[in-house]
Amino acid sequence: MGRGKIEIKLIENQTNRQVTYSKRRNGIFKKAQELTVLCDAKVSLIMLSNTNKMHEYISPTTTTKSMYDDYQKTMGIDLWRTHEESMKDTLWKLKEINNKLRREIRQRLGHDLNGLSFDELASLNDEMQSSLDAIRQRKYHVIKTQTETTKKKVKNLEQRRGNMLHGYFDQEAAGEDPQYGYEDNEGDYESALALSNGANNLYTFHLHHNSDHLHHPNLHHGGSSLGSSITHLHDLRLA
Amino acid sequence: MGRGKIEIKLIENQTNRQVTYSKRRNGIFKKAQELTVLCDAKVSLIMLSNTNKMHEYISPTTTTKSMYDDYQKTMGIDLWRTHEESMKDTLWKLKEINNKLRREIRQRLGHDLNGLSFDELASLNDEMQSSLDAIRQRKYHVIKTQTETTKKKVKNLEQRRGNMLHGYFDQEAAGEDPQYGYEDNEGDYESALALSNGANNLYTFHLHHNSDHLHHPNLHHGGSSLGSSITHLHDLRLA
DNA sequence: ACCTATTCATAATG
DNA sequence: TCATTATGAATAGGT
Repeated sequence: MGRGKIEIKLIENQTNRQVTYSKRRNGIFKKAQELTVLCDAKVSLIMLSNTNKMHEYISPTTTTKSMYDDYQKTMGIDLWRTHEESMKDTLWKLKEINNKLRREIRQRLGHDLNGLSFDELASLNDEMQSSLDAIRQRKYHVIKTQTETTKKKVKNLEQRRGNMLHGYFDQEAAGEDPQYGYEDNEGDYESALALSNGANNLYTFHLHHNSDHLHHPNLHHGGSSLGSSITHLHDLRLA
Repeated sequence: MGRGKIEIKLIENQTNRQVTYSKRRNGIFKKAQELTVLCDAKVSLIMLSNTNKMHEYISPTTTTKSMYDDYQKTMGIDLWRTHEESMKDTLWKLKEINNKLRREIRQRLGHDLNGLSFDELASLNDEMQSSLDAIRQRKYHVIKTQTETTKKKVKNLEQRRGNMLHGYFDQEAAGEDPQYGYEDNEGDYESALALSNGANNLYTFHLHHNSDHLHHPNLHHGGSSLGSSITHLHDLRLA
């Protein structure tokens, strides 16, 4: 089709080759388009010229990605389909783990206890009791350390003030402010503790519906789950 | 090019459409092949018929995967790269959430308390105390219910036995087994509780190194995390 | 599946 | 790169 028959072999002349490429490329595209319309087919056509220019045709009823996904599905089990699948699996497992962790926390908050047997409840009880002891101990340690640090600071400041007074007003300093002197305040942290107990809501937990925006394409799972959050770990769930 | 001109619109007749698809498909394949030879081009051509049959042409000098990889590289940063990337992001977020949930649990177990301020410790303490109350209450409820159920069953059996004795040995039954009669055992669950406290390890938590087999390709994160598991939720981490 | 009249793509040329 | 046109390839419809 043309002024003469041509042999199907590489066109040596660079220019002719380029021209032929252009013409025939458009011809193929046109035919691809006609095919999609006439036969309700889907075509994905990618062409790369010898000058590394790329052109593509894709049927309007689909996308290149979709075509390629179909291709992979059809043409063998995998390629890197497997990779994506295993990623989905991992994702799904992580979601399940998350739910279980949340359930565990909820139980530690005293909710959702209905599913637990007496023995389980008793163990949980014991364990929480000893955990509570550890936390209480730590709390006392912190306030004690803090109190002692404050006391030291005060003592230090007092000493410096005393030195100043001593240096500048040798006589007058003698009878001043005995309450800033050394004094055993060992019990202080108890009252500090009482004050701060219930003073803040850092550990307030909120209950939410799990809106579950993250769907697994194959395995759907119903049910809602509740999440808990510490203020400094705001909203652990995915939005 | 045929016995008559045809309009480019869907061929309604199913058979004709199928025939035309076949003919034109081969025509396009032939032209694709000619193009690769004449112009030293690379072509990837995937076609999906109306009836979901797939056919492809690929230039002998390349592969379909390679063509689509090139396509992606050329046609912008992404395509379904975005899909994979967003999946990775999601995966990464889920991992972080997991770690935070585990940290929360560890703190509720009395570990890893060093990062918490006194106020946080105090709140945690309070909260756990009230959770513990709830659990204890539930525990008592369970054992109480259980005890009462048992008692009712015993009573029921006794009654039936009594009826039997009454029916068959009218006289002899009179002085038998007074300890199975009505009797207030309200305190029983206290001792049952004492017995079962510490009797099992259902709520024993184990500490593990997070072997972290799940890697994020781009964002690596160091550090190990500890996991806790309830026996009926064995090994929440990914292996 | 084959045939063939006809249409269409395109090689060569300007 | 664009337009023209002679040529032959592709194919619609019929068998």
